[in-house]
Amino acid sequence: MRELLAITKALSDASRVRLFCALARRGELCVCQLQELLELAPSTTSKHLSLLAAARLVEARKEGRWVYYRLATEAPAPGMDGIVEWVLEQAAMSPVLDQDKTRLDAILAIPPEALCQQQAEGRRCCSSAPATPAEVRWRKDGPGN
Amino acid sequence: MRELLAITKALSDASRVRLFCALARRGELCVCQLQELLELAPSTTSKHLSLLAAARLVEARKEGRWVYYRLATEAPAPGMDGIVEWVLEQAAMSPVLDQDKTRLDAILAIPPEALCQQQAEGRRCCSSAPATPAEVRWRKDGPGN
DNA sequence: CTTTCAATTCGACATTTGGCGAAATGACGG
DNA sequence: CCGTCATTTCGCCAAATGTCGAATTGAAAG
Repeated sequence: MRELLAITKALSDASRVRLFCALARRGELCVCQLQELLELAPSTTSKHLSLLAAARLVEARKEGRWVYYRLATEAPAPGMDGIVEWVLEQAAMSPVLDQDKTRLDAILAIPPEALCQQQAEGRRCCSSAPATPAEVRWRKDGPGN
Repeated sequence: MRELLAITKALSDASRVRLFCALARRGELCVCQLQELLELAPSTTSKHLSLLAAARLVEARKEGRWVYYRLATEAPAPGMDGIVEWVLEQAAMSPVLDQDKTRLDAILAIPPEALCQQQAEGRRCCSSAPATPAEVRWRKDGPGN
């Protein structure tokens, strides 16, 4: 019961569902990228991710100063394999989550270092400007590889 | 998204999961029986059931003064057929929900009319007394048929 | 028509939860 | 070692939620 409630509670908030879907679609993302997606304070984003991790829905991987989150490699509880599919299936019909898809493209087009810097300064880098999905050329050392 | 959150919120509370499992296992139950199961105030029980109904997880059927709840006849949202199975699978490993199984036997052994009357008087009829599962002989006119 | 009674709705209250900013953590670069 | 910087933890506040008892609803019985 504890595990079941941890999972349902984790998925009973819009922000956390958005995080979960983003990770389900893009595989692995940095906290700063997820924070930019939600347009929430870093501390809030972090708390949401902790809740998802506590429910064993996602896992964290630390690399230098950055932390990457991805979907848990094994089901959060026995018999719950299908959970990713049905959340994504519902997500497919949601305007909010659909927007997130293109929004994430915009965020991923920015070199994460620049993203963090912009966040440190004025906040909010790509509020709703779709921007060119562009080629991803930040495959050097910053978050993203 | 709205539907998804309605469903996950509905299943993110222990009392509501217990209600859901009871209905999944016994098919159709009267509010007074469910109230006795949870050992909560009638108003609280009713509110929980409304939330489950709003998420389209359960349906109500009115018969005279009594209201019966059962699992929704169709999936609460497209692509969510498996939800009953995985909640029950988790439930199978929960001490609380396992207790509820035998507790429900005790409650069903009481003629619902007597149950309501006892609730109106002193409260709480079969707190934790398992009682003999007994034959169900109240198949006359009260709730239960 | 009035009473009775299961269920629901309403109003109040305590707890939980989502949100933020500030401070702490911990890794890297000088 | 010391500063920088991404992330987390810690207080704090506002909003949402679970719970109850009291009042309301609506169907059956007198």
